[in-house]
Amino acid sequence: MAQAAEASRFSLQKDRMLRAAALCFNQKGFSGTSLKDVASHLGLTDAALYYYVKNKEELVYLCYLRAAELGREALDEALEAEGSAFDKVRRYLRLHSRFMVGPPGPVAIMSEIPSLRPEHRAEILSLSREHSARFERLLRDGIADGSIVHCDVRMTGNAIMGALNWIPKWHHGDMAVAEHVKDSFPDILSRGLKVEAD
Amino acid sequence: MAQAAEASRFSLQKDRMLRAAALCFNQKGFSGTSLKDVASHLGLTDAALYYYVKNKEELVYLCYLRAAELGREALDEALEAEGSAFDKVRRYLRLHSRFMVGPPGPVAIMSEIPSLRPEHRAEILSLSREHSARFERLLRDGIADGSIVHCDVRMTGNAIMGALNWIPKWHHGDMAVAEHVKDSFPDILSRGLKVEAD
DNA sequence: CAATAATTTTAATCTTCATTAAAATAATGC
DNA sequence: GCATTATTTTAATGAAGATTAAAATTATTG
Repeated sequence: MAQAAEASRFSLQKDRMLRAAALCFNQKGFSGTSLKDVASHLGLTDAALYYYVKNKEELVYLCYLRAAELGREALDEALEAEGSAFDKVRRYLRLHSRFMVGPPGPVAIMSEIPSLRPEHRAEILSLSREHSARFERLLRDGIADGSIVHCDVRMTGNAIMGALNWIPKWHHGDMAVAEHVKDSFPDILSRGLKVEAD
Repeated sequence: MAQAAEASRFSLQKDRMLRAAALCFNQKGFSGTSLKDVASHLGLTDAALYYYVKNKEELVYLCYLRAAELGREALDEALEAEGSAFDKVRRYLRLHSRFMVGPPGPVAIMSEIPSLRPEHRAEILSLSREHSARFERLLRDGIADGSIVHCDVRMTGNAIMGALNWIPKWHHGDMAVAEHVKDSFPDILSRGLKVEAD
């Protein structure tokens, strides 16, 4: 957490680097992108990246850390909102969708966990599990307060996260599509949770 | 289509190879898996794979072709079933979930489209688009016959495909979890589509 | 069993890429 | 302007891994 919070204090250049890296990783995967790819997005040489980062692995690690931070913030913000648990879920979906389609955006989440070094992998998985647990707790609250349909919170959480994580695949840089995704996903994903007012 | 249909006629060994390849690609991505990785699953040398396939790219291509074939079959079978469009969607979700968690399974869908050579990429994307179109048509039918909630069929299709495609990430070889996923996803994903009988 | 075809291996080759060290350039504070 | 610090480049190095060709092995069949 402490580390994630610090991510925002990176230098401007380092920030640009992480965005470029996330972009590449999303498009071509970890092993598929060379440091040259990332560097050329910044008008730099591959070797220059080593000024900011110890090695390639650390680059993905920082991307994940950033993604975890954004996810956590979205959930934090959603939980603070007024209303039923269902309303909070909806708010979270809106916030999450928004940063998933975000412009050259901060960082989108990719599926490169296996590429991480064991310690980093453990840390990221732990952050991810914590996030899931918080979300599942929210779902349970909703079932309790009657605003969310009775369901298997673990699996429902997985389904929703899956749909969200896949978002970067739908809009291939097309911002019009991205906007549309951002606007419609929250509805679609939450409709199945809503307890119909009879 | 003709090619996809032929996939079933591969030699036993070639079949095993494709399964092993799909497994590896799912775990470590295209560039992340070496031919050695795939070969060692079969007790072979990396060079031996070249007997079955022209190069590494063709390996992913064939995996995708297989996946497309399975997806199509699931949809075919679902469409033949009795009942409302909603029932057909549910049936499709069940079939699709099943093969997504399938044992060392035929092939699970990965996100390595960018790794394909242009011609192959075009072919696979076209198959994928065709599949989406058929699914969206089914959703529209459901809206028309009143069994499915009014919704943006494009985005709803994307959300559902995203959730399905992410399935291999949830169960890490753990078959108990896999079974559970298979059993609960259809419910979860279809609940949001159902028109409540009042 | 001999002959032919099917598989797999060994042993190169060649390219791509991460990584490093040393040198060059730009920025900044004094 | 000078000294120091920050940033980037050039030029190696080394390893990993795809690919190939030729040789060895195994299976099939007449």
